Amino acid sequence: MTARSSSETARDIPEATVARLPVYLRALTTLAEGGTRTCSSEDLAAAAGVNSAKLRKDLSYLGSYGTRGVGYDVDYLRYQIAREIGVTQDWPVVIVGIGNLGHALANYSGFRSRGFRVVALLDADPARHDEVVAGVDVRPFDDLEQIVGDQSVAIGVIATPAIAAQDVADRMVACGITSILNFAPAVIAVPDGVDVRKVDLSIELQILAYHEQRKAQSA
Amino acid sequence: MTARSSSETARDIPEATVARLPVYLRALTTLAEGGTRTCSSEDLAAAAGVNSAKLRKDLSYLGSYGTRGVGYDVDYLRYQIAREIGVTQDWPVVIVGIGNLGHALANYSGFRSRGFRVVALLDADPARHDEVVAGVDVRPFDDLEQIVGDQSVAIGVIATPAIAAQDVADRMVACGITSILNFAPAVIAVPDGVDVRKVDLSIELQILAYHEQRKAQSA
DNA sequence: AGGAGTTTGTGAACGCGAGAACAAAACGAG
DNA sequence: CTCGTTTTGTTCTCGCGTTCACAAACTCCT
Ligand SMILES: NC(=O)c1ccc[n+]([C@@H]2O[C@H](COP(=O)([O-])OP(=O)(O)OC[C@H]3O[C@@H](n4cnc5c(N)ncnc54)[C@H](O)[C@@H]3O)[C@@H](O)[C@H]2O)c1
Ligand SMILES: NC(=O)c1ccc[n+]([C@@H]2O[C@H](COP(=O)([O-])OP(=O)(O)OC[C@H]3O[C@@H](n4cnc5c(N)ncnc54)[C@H](O)[C@@H]3O)[C@@H](O)[C@H]2O)c1
Repeated sequence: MTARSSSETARDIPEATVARLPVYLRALTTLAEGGTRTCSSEDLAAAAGVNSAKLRKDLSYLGSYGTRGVGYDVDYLRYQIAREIGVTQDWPVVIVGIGNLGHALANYSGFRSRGFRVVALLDADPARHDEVVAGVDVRPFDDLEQIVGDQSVAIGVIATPAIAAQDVADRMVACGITSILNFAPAVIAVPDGVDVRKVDLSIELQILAYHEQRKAQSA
Repeated sequence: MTARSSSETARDIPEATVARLPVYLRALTTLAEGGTRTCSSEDLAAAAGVNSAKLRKDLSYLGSYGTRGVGYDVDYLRYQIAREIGVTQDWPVVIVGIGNLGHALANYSGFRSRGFRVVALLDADPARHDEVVAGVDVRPFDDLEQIVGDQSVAIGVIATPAIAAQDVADRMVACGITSILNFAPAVIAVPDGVDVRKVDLSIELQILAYHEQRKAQSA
């Protein structure tokens, strides 16, 4: 707690836990907004929709931030998780492909409120270039290198058609982006050291359809 | 292959496999569009971005649809996966909350092309009710029960603010929807037998931020 | 027909994550 | 100060998913 020594937060947290920390963070924010100062693992687990044993184990990877017999201080734990995830700092983000989805993303307020700042909206179509979305103007895709270099952007969002996704990813990687969130329904290849996460809602719907079909079948 | 007996496709497929089947389906479609008639597990695995052993094991849960020494017939396998997932049939879908994101979803062509048909767009705000999006007109949220009942809708999409998500989900469940895709950043509770999948992009970004922070730390 | 080469389908080993269960620690009452 | 209560942090076990490795099966060529 005293010094930010190199090994203090360097424990490797299981990937499954990392994926849940943002959920806990949001649950804690909701609790804090409701005026709750302290909560037990049972309370927080219920708010986050998980098992309380799992929650405690997850939190134990960060350190011992609770008090036995009492619970967790909401604000303190919230800060600790935020610091561990890295959302106490500001992350510049570029969005490429300002079509239907790109517009929605650019207008999404949930970005900024969680430490992500949209520094540029890029599109290959010149017809888009006069537009201003959520206070940021749409610029040519070829400005990518300059913007990423000037502002040290590490995170890029792809919202182009699938056919363009690999090209966009290549350009992003080439100019230094090391984390990509891909909305295009395409598998993109990147070198080691670059993280890609994909959001594919037709896959989500198909998973639901599978289970739905099975429900109908067994009924 | 002859009769669709009750137990033929009733084997329970592991959840992790179910989540990958749509990826294989898309990879197969891409291969088919490129003129490929036959492919090996190695080819398909590369196109889907997975390990070939994993691919073969996944496919083995569906049955033996390949030929040793040859590979898989692209069209045949594509049909088998589509049938297993349930996308050979038509799934009516309602979308609730036609704001930024709801508009993008309504305009998304990837729905229909995969067997999902948007039968209604619902919003609580009367100011939205005159609008027509992608050929479907926005109707009052209170029409939910009637539409779901008339058209046997099993799948609902929530794109409202987080605060309204639980209420919308409750109403959906009450009128017979058993699968929900939730875009609102909120944990929603549903009874047993109802499937919920959530898509939360601020969580995705936070996961990327965590890894990004660690890269910066160790460098 | 037979053998060489290919590729599938699966058995087995391994590692990770989930959950139950409990000991250690804090707090309050008396 | 001591005891009982509450709740955390951790250990242990179990099951699932991933991956390796190989036998079975198919094709093609001679
Ligand atoms: N709309 C949705 O709700 C939705 C949902 C899920 C997935 N998606 C996927 O997200 C992507 C975008 O969807 P959309 O509906 O916004 O499509 P869209 O066609 O409306 O927008 C795509 C935008 O990308 C731009 N673009 C094309 N090639 C580019 C390139 N090489 N570099 C930069 N910009 C380029 C186009 O000019 C266009 O503005 C698609 O891959 C789609 O499959 C969309
Ligand atoms: N815009 C994005 O890119 C984005 C990204 C990720 C998540 N989200 C989430 O998706 C949800 C929608 O985002 P948005 O940007 O479209 O918001 P929005 O405010 O533009 O749209 C919300 C819509 O829901 C309607 N609504 C509100 N309460 C309702 C109710 N009880 N019943 C029916 N309709 C109701 C509103 O009238 C409005 O039209 C939010 O929860 C947001 O956090 C949005």
